[in-house]
Amino acid sequence: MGRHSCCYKQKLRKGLWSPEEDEKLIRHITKFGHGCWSSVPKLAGLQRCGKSCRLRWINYLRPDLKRGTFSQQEENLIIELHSVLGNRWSQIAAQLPGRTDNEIKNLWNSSIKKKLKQRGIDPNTHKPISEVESEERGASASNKNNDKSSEGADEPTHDKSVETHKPKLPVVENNCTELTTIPPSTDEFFLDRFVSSHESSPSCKPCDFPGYFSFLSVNPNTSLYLNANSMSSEMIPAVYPSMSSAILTATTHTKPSIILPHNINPSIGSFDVNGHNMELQSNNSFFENNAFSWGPESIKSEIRAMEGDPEDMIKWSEYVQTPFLFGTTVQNQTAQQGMYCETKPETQFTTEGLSTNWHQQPSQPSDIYNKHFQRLSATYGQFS
DNA sequence: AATAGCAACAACCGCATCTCA
DNA sequence: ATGAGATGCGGTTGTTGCTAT
Repeated sequence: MGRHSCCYKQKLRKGLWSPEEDEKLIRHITKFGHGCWSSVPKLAGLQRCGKSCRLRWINYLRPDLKRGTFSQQEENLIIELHSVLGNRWSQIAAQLPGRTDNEIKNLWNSSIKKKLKQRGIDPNTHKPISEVESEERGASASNKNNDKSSEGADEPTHDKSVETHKPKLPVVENNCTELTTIPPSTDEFFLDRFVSSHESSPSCKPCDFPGYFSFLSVNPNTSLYLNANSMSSEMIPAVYPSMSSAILTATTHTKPSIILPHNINPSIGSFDVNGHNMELQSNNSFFENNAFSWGPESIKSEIRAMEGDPEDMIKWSEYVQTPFLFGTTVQNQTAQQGMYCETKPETQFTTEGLSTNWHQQPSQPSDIYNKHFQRLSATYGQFS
């Protein structure tokens, strides 16, 4: 695939977009919505492939893009999210309203990676480089030892799954001893390994429980307890002091997880998810923080709402690609919208659907159109 | 002033997944 | 059930602008 079939049929433009092309695309999408991307270039009068149009719209022309330099808060959040999600840029971008996956990816590769390295942190594993190196040495030594006996041994170098943190998706461990506490001097950007017993435990198959939660705390001083009827209580010591937001996200096994910040309320209490009693305990005061207004009551009411109306019941599986954030770095409405938005804004964009579905600033088509041209003039004013 | 080196970012490419006939 | 087309995602490349020499 890669290149659309349409690209072969006719000679299509490549490379940077001209202001005229942008204008055509904006005009078309604001008027008609994008519909089927492959038909957009034809309808908009562009000599581009649909894929290129889509990318241009998503990464540059969308009216809800923030642009501009990333704040320190945003950078920190990206680092934190990366430690959990790995190179899942789209999921990371979902937590940063107005930012695109491409933008975040570029920032990561051009800037954040270097900063982390300067701090002695391995950007892939988020562990101290010295620790990573010693692990690699150990691994290569054991590889040598097992060389002849191991069947289908993996490449001796980086396991890609390690690089992308896939094994580190939020999971829970019954046995706390496997989790490592990062010393305060080096803990700034670390979220240590999440170790799963659910993955391997025959008594707790991820797919058995659609409302399954993994509760994770993020501070060495914090312990969270998860108690669902279908599972045993679990204690999750955590190691992420700098986490400044709470994330409800999903794993690849359709297991949504909540990543909780360190200052979480000591008595969050219990609530029901699909009849399963969920008990959440902690020992600090995140939910008392004024900056965090989407607290446990909101969670409960969300869940009550989910229970109340079967029509509105959202299957967790629908969240898999749509993690939510409720915290201090994005507007609370973002998280709440996230709870109820099944489709991504990109697919929601039509002139008819604007008022409710855009992330932050519901606006009329004309507003968006004006905004586009404001941006265009700002962007291209130097050329004209 | 010229230019080499670098950083930032826009865009492309290829693969995986989804959707629908 | 299956295959083709559409879409989404992440890795990579290409271009541009800035800075140092």
